[in-house]
Amino acid sequence: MTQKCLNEYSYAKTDRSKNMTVEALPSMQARKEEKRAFPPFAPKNLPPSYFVSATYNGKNGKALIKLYEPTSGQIYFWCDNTGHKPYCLTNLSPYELEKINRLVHHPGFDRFEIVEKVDPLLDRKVKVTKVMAKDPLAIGGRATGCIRDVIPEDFPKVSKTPISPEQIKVWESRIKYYQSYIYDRKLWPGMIYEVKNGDLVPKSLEEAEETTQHILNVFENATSEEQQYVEQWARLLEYPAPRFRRVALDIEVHSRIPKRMPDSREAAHPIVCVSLCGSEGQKKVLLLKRQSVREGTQHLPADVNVEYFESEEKLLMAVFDALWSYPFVITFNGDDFDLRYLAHRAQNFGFQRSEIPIEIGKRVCLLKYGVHIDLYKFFFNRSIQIYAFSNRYRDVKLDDVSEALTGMKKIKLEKTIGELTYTELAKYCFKDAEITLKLTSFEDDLVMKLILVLARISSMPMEDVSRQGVSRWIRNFMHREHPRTNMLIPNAADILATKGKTATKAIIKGKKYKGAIVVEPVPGVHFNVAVMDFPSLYPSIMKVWNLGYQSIRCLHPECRTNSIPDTPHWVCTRKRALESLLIGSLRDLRVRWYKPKSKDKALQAELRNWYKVIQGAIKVILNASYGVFGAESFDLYCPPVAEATAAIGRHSITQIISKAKDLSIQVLYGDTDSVFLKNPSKEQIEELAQWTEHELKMSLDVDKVYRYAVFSSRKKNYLGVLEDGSVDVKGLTGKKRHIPLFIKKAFDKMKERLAQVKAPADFESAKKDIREIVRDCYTRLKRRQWESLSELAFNVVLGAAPQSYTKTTPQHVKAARILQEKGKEVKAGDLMSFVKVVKEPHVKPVELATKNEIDVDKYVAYLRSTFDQVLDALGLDVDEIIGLTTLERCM
DNA sequence: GCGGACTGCTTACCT
DNA sequence: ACAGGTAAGCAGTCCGCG
Repeated sequence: MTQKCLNEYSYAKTDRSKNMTVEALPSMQARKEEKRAFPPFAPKNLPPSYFVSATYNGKNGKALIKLYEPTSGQIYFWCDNTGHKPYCLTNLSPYELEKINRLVHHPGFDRFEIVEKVDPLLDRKVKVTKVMAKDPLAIGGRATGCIRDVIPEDFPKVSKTPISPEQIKVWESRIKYYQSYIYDRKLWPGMIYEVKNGDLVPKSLEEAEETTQHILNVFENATSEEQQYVEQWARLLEYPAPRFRRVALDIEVHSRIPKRMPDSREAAHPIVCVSLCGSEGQKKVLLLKRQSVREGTQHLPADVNVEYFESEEKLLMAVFDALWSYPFVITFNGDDFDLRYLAHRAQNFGFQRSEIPIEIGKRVCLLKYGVHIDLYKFFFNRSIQIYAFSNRYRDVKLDDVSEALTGMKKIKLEKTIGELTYTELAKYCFKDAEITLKLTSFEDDLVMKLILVLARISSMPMEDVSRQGVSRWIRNFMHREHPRTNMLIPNAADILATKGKTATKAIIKGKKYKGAIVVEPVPGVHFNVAVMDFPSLYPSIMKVWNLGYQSIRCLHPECRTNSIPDTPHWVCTRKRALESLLIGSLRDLRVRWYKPKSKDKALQAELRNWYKVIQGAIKVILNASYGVFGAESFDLYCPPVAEATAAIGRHSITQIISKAKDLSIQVLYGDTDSVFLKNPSKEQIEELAQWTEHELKMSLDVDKVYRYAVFSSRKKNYLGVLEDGSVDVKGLTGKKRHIPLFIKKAFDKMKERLAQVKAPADFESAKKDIREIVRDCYTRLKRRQWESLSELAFNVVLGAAPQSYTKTTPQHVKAARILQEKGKEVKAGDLMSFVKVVKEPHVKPVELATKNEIDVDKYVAYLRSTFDQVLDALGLDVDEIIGLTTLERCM
């Protein structure tokens, strides 16, 4: 694509009758030639474009789809032309509904229609009334008097026969309008469409279709029902991704009260700098001219274009030009800060609504033209953090995330924004925009592709999928399948009422049901340990056992004998559950196609990378697919499904362990879906795998082989050295991120030493070295020889605001309160760094402490317990190691 | 008044 | 706003102790 300058596109907007005009802007000349109409409706025929977003267009009362045309890098709007209307469904007849005055006289009411649907909880056809409305807010959304509330409220009053509100059902009244539009029209967000003669039609790509058919061949043994789902997923995942033309934006505000984040709803302080960093190399810094600010001596990269503005209004206009023209705008916390501030600031200046390219929501800020991705929301997502980026970043701050993922660091400021020279400010601000863009471009646009793939899987607009959690993604692809198969989307309360609660007792107080099994480890050092596990155990169980809210405790008497071990539940034998099919096919696709392809060296790097993105996205979904059924907030919440899944998991691993014993393989340890086998032969492994395949209908693979593993008697605590010398540390205190660096360093030294051990005989000299490491750490503590106090700091996250700890006052809260007294702002989520001191209350924030007040003995005790977890198994005694030193010192 | 046994709270981890 | 299970350290409580 050709280089595009920031202001290439504009829109025909109404000029404001202010003292300044749009023409006054220097970049206006370029824009005059090519003005785009706003709204940018798609022409009668539009070349292939990506469905990136959907919304409701209040102006014409229609669903609006945003299409991204990658060749021109522009967004086109397409409005529904099929007459689709917002609606809800109810079990009352039109005759009965006619009696409800507040319904039929509702200004938004349109008409009734009788439709036949399948009620998934009754498993039979039912006749329901579709109540259609002129706009989505009439169905629900307004505080009072909306259709979905009026029906159960008023009908009992007008009914001749007594009826309670509980007997009156309303379905699908809480589905967002554009989502039900997507489901009903069978549209696929993230996929490619054309506009032909004004109609939106899917674009078929030969290559992707061929691969889809090829994948289907891999699944030739699956049932035809399963194949349908495999095909649907494969097509969604095989279609290519476009290049995303985008700009990252960052603003700086000058407030007289430094330290404090300016309030983006008041927008009381001037915006002094805005940086824009585009994907095609555009680099721009917009600075506000202010009195007594010096130019400065810093220099920016030569390709950065710096522009000065006489007034903030002109600066805002220039920024808005970019927001009217870029199809994708990337921010870090733009929902709460940058875009919100820009919009409110413009309002304060008297800009008209139509001049502001930002739609201000309660929690989000969207764009009228393009798609706004707020990376803070995306990286904050726990599933993304843990499963897509394997916990590589800890704090969800621009600096932390970018350093961990891209190696780029923010510029450290020694002064406040107000004290910076123009060039210092520009350099600082531009760096943030550059980093923000980099977060979407590293590893071949990984993040953009991930969002696209998740949009396809979940049938959601890119804005929504990047902001919402995994349970919404899962809910939406499950919801999607209901209208597709003419089923009603059930209400959460009805699922709970018909399927009931759980029956097992959890080990942990306050939990709803019993979870997984953890096998008591065999303490000691073991050589040649094979770890076998079930790949995606819970999704496999859901597939093999046909689990879903519909199939669990179904109504058919003959299914009652098909019981689930260790529970009073049974599962349907007559009909496959949606969830079983959806999750099962997705799991199989990942295991049998995407995982191997993502490692296949025969593929081109680019394609292999695409497969990596896909298998990563599927992994995130699969990891949560069982848990959601046990989460009250999930719309298809069904505790017996979650309970049954866990119960079958326990049953499966228990059977494996007993089979291993039959084959005289010693099981050293196991957790949920894995067994650690001591020195098994190839034949033994093979037999166990075959038995599992045959008896449990699930695969059991060798996940890894440890040269040796070290177990203490604690569960979820071990250390294993792989054949290549890399070390797995699980659960040991030495790897926990809150412990002082001083102790962690010694632990890492020990880890390195253990990696060198190849055979049992090597342990003698390793043990000697480890004694030395521990002893050295101990004497340095005793002699107060540390590099800096921060090495001794414990780093603990404040889970809540300091005031809300009422039951106990943990040490990190004590430290937080000390800081608060000093006038420092401390919020939930902040990381507290504190050291242990002799005097009450025994803790001090690290920045306030001095060397001599450190309580060395507390640190020695910590050192002791940290090392004990490993040394215990090696036959070393920490007390003895430390004791020796004391003796030596006496001599 | 003080220390040990106990429970509960909190965080960080494992699957 | 995916789940339950485990470890560790500390805070707070109860009880015995001439």
